[in-house]
Amino acid sequence: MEKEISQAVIRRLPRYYRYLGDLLHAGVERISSNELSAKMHVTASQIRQDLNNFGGFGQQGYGYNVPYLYEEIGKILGLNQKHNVIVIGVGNLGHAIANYISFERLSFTMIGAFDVNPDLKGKKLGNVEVQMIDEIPEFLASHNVDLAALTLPRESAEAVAQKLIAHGVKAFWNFAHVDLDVPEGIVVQNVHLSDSLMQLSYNINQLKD
Amino acid sequence: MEKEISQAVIRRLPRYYRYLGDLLHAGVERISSNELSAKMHVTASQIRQDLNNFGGFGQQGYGYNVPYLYEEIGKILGLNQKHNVIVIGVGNLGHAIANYISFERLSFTMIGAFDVNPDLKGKKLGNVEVQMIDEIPEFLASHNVDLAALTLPRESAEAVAQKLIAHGVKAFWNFAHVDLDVPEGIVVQNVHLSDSLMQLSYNINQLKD
DNA sequence: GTTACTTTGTGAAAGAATTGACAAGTGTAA
DNA sequence: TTACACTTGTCAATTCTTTCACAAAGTAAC
Repeated sequence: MEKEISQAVIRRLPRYYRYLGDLLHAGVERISSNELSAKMHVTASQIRQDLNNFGGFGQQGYGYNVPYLYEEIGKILGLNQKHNVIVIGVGNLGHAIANYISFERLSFTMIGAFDVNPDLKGKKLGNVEVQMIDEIPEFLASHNVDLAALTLPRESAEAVAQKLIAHGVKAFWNFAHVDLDVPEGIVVQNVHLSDSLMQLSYNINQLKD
Repeated sequence: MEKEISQAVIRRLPRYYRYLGDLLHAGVERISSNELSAKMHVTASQIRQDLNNFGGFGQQGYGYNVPYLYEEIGKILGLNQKHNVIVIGVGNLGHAIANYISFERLSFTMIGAFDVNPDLKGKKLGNVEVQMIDEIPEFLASHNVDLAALTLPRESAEAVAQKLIAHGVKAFWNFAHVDLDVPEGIVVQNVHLSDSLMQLSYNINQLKD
């Protein structure tokens, strides 16, 4: 690879993608970094700088072609590639995430769901049947799983993650309130709702000063 | 206020709080920035620098007293103050969030839930009854609401948020895939799951290089 | 009490991210 | 065809964040 691109940049790409999707939907053909800047409340300079990490998508005197740029950012984000997901933990949040993955026209497909609760066994989550956690190894032996969404209590998250890693899962979308301890080469994207809520709490309190 | 503290620092506080909570639970009395550093995989220097934004909580030659520091960070985050929350949008995610708010021993209490779907009217979410969105103004007139969790489709999020702002709501936990356009003095904490998933998608793709 | 060790708080240095500025193209209209 | 306005890509300047390094102050053991 040429040059490591910072996560700060990657974090902003989905947002560009979202705005470009809206423009595309609205039938807008072209946009300048300046116009986009005004809409998104970021500097035009940052937009150009960010995009340039991946090559020159624009044209001087014209700006950016919306459908083209949308497509290209999609490719950068890997949205043109299919990924199989399993959901571990079929509580409220598991339902929400399963539903979310299926609903959004994204490149992810839920192919399995697991829980420890025997009462849930065989129940449907989307169009897959819930299986027991101890059936995971067997499942992984016969299915290609690119991502595991962990929507389970923090107590069990680490152990389950280690088991999944041992069976070849390389990426995690972690909703458990714990930081997974993973070796090099494993990707973890945390969504710590409690952290988010605490940050919000702090900011609410600042309002009063 | 003395000095503006950067959000980069605030984002890390909940994580410190989490680790200190674990230590507290484990009966650990004292910890040095070095030990904590090893556990959390951040530099000891950053820990000390971060904490020092809020005052000196430690003691040379000793380190930090765990129960005391835990307590203090809690105060900084405003976790000692009660906040009333309403949830707008009673889908899967709304359920998860409502459940989450009630379950975690945090300083937030759900006092209302709203949806557009008449079928949900009167149904229970936690221990409140679901009301219709157009009953919000009335509700806000008689209740003190500190925070609205927006777990509704992106199409309706902006309009609902504006209505809530007009009726005095000052803080939002926004799960809708849209950036709310709010005036000065309104706090928005976004949880953009689609953005998170796209960032993850990018990082999964990098694994192959 | 003294000595050796530990550890914080903090100013300064280094590193990263963002913003500014402009040369070099491109579109547009006469 | 020309002149003018616009806009990118990019280097440089600035700002923000993280890390380093160490004096000052404490602990702990004898």
